[in-house]
Amino acid sequence: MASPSKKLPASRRKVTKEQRREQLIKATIKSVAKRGLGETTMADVTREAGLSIGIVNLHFQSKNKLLEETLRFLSEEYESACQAALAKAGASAARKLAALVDLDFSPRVCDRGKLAVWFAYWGEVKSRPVYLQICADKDNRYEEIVTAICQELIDEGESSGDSASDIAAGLSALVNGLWLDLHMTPDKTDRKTCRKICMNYLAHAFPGMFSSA
Amino acid sequence: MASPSKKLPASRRKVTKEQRREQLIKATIKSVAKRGLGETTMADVTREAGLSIGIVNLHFQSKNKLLEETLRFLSEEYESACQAALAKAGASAARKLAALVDLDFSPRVCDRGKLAVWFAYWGEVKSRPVYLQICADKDNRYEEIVTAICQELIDEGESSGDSASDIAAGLSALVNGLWLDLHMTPDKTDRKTCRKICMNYLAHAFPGMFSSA
Amino acid sequence: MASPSKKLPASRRKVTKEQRREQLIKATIKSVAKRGLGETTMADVTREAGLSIGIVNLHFQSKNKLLEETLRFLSEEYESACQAALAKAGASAARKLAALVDLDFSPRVCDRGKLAVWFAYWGEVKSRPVYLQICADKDNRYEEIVTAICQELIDEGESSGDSASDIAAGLSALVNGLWLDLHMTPDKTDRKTCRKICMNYLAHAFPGMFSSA
Amino acid sequence: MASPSKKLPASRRKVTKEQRREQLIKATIKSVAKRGLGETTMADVTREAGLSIGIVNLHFQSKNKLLEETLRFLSEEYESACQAALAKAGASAARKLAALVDLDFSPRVCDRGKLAVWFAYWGEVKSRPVYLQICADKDNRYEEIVTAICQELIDEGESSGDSASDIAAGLSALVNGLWLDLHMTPDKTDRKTCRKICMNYLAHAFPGMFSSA
DNA sequence: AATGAATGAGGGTTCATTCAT
DNA sequence: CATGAATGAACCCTCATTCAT
Repeated sequence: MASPSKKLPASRRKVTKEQRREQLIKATIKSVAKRGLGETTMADVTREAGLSIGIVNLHFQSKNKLLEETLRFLSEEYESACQAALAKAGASAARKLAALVDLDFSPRVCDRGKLAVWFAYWGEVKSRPVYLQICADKDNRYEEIVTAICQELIDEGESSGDSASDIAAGLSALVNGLWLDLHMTPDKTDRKTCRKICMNYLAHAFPGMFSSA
Repeated sequence: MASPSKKLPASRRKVTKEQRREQLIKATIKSVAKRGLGETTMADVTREAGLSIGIVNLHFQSKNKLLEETLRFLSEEYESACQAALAKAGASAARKLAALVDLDFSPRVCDRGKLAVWFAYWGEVKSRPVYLQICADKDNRYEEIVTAICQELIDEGESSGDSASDIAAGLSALVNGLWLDLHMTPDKTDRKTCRKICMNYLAHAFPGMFSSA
Repeated sequence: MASPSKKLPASRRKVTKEQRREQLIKATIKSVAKRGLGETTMADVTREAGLSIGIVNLHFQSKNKLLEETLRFLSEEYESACQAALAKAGASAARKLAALVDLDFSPRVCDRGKLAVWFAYWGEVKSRPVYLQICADKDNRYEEIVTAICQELIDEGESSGDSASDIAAGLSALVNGLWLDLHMTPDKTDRKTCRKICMNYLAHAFPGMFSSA
Repeated sequence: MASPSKKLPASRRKVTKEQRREQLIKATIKSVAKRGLGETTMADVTREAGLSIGIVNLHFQSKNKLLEETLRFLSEEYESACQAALAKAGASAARKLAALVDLDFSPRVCDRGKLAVWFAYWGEVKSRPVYLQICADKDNRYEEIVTAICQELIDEGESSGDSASDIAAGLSALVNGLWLDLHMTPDKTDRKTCRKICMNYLAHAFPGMFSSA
């Protein structure tokens, strides 16, 4: 039988269930960024959140579920940011692509911690089908959107001749590859250069539509 | 009377120390590909190698060392392949770049297992400085080579105007990003398309020097 | 304007303290029957009772106390049933014994669930002196009663020669042993046969006083 | 990653695998006798055995498996003892039954610890089908043997009229019920009396064949 | 050089208990 | 009275490491 607890905690019932979940997910992100997926323990996460160890099982059923929900959270957060960026960009296809590139290298989206977390999950997609599913779904939606915008541009005028889907796949790959550089050699790589490389790519793919800035 | 042969030597000393190390490293690669870095146990590795669990400590000092040596092995293997590809490509800068792209999407280099291993390690570089060092060193050497070749091409004739280092960084990122696609959605992505996207990229970066095939 | 009733009282204070206790005890019995003593959690019990988890501490001080009270309840319930059966049996000693045997194999007393609970507690008497006390007290009272009735029968007429206390101990053991059969192999054992075996035993112990029906 | 161990143990590789298993099973019996099934922890068992905690997983896969194997061990031990007793008893059916009764109340078979363990398992058969299986199998074999012997006696001469199977079931129940008495009130009950009660039972079931000693 | 039984720190998880609401 | 979110000790289990053979 489990023994009783003695100390009274600081934060009893001050927040909603949903807020607790998010608190734990954010603590997970921090911890994974710091220690990696495999080295992150429940104790790390709950300490980071300033809560007790038992809380994870209360809000998520297990460590795996927490990790899964964290990835889902990250994925949804990214997609929301995309939607917001697209909405703000207006109707111009060129502007929309530029907005996405800007977003991808904005501090909010690609700080060192977040990138580390993404790569941590990507490193496990082969052995964890759930991660794969979540990541692949997100990627598919992203590429659909980008492909559609590229098609708009192609329809608008002369293009380089590459197909919309190839251009989109290339752009997406370029972003992810540059993220890897930022992840691995943050001192050698800067976000501005990354953005420039992407814009160059777009400028070549859609000659005359982007100024190589 | 009993025969004097107490124990038959079995498989004692049939291989050199170096061969054993490689045997274990290859087993590690297989296991990491299958299970991921965090889920791979020493028992997995030694079972995969058909050896006993005690052997790892004999040839490597610890699991961490084995994992580190495995990454080093992978890195060196890749660089050797690059050198070989470059040697075979001859003196033409354009041919050398094409050879590298070909290599990157050749079955030998980018089968599902190997990619999974690379991403597994990349997922841990933030929390394991040793991995970061090995990966960053390899990347730096690679980008230096590619940048030099790009510079050759720029010197040879008219270019798109982008700097050699940007083009090289872009190509490297493109390859890695496409690897991510192959890693995550191997059914949606094929190596041929990846190669084409890279060649398109090069064709735009060095107009007139590459045929968009 | 908002109505003054802020919160409707729901099921507040619809039952007495005593009724709540019994509600919880009955839920405990059900849960122990289903899951065993060790696997029964407070959550199981309160869910079974349709109440919140905090309620146990309110009415019992702890899980152990609840378990103890449950055993006491069971014990008292059994003894009440005995008294009732004896009262209904009238003055005849033979009839009284038969009534006890009937009771012991009546559906009310020996359904699968109840038996499982008894055996669950018996399995822990060695490590829980409180359980032992409660069970032993009940057994002692039972054997005193049965011994007295057996003595009546011996005094009434010719007996087999065995002492009243031995016959009583034997009957009690026989009943408990047959309960074990019903507990373990309910498909192979039926209550009717159990009753017959007991009546045979009595018929032999008091020849001529019981018909072997 | 697990950390290394520092202390060197006393007993490295001094016994066979089978001996270790038995050592652990015996430690389990002791611990269950002392603490009960639910309160017995792996730490208890291994401490009792003078070994480390990890050893259980090495020889059994889990606590449940260990507990299961322990029950199996107990069951087989009992059946072996029965066979031995029967063999020593010779051809006489009456002697064989007496030998079984003697065995059941011999110190080797019914010491307090062993009884506690049996009851601990019986208390869980409802919630652990494996336990039920093992116990039921043992009981079935036992009753078959006893029924056969009873039939021999009936065939040999005049009986009380009860069927062999009823007599066997009664004897078995009597023994188990008396074990319960010994389990619960070892101070009030002695093995000699138990044996006498059983022999009385047999004497009545087979009049003239047993002397009520 | 090679084996694998043994170790034990450390992990995830469970659950009786507490207490603000 | 009643609730159920929160706590944390204690459990079972894993697995890198050790070392007698």
